[in-house]
Amino acid sequence: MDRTHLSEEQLRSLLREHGVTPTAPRMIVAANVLVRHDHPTAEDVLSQVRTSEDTVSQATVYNTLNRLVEAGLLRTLQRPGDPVRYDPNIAPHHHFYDVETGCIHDIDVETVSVMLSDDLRRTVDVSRISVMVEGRYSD
Amino acid sequence: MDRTHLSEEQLRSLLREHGVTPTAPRMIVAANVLVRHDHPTAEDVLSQVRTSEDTVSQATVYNTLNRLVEAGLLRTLQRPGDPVRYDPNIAPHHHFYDVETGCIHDIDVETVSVMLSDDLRRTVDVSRISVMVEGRYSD
DNA sequence: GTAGTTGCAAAGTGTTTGCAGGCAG
DNA sequence: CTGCCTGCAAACACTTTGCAACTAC
Repeated sequence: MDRTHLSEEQLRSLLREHGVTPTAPRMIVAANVLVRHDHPTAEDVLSQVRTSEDTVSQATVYNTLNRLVEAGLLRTLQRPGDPVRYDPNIAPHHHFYDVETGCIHDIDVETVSVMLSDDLRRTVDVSRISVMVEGRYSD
Repeated sequence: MDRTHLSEEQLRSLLREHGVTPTAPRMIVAANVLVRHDHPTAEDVLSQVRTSEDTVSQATVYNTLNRLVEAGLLRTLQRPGDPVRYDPNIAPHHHFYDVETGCIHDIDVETVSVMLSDDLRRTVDVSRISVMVEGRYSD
């Protein structure tokens, strides 16, 4: 689900396929957020967007991000006390929180195996499992 | 780590042991939050506290909750867009988010087994792993 | 026209803080 | 006294919203 090399065409189709009319401001926001490999806040996206020649208002950045979440093109993530972060990786994966830098990195889904007890699996219909690993790089 | 039946004495000692001077307002907040099995917001605690005869100000509720977190007597938890929730269960455990009610329930640590790849275990010092299971009760 | 979109500014929500007064040792 | 604690109200950070103007069909 790497979107690093999306052309404008492809981005436009992607939005349309997900029911989001690709207006100019939305294209700018989408181009800035969907292509990332980190987990930017709305503020991060906003300041990134301001570097483009045709800028986008704060309201539209927030509205577009919410729209992309509803459309299933982004996920949200929030650590207590922090602002919401947007995760352009919508494939199943987990997260590593680096306590030294405060950064969150993706962890491949095969890197972590999760097993639920038979009892839990009997009583609930699981729709998602997300794992947050916290720690520091040991070097 | 069930604190449902803590006496006032015991609560007082618990705070002192954790470096929190047990003042009257703090005792009220602590008695309301440490005894729970759910994951109240500051607002939840505040309204609960208001039912006691000697009430506590909003500022003191927030300050005390933060103090209890620093002291290691509470943990925090936040779902994107929601206010921070306080978790009085400081033993290792996981969480189940019931998408139908919006409630978060504790999952016993033995109910979920998590294994990290050798590669990950070599590169990071893991200090905590938290699992969020999302779904609905299947009945 | 009609329906959807934008930007501005104002409002809203959740949380923290400055400060004057109070209390315990 | 001294240092910590409290409550009030103001400030703050983040996010949403009301609305008038605009755009595409």
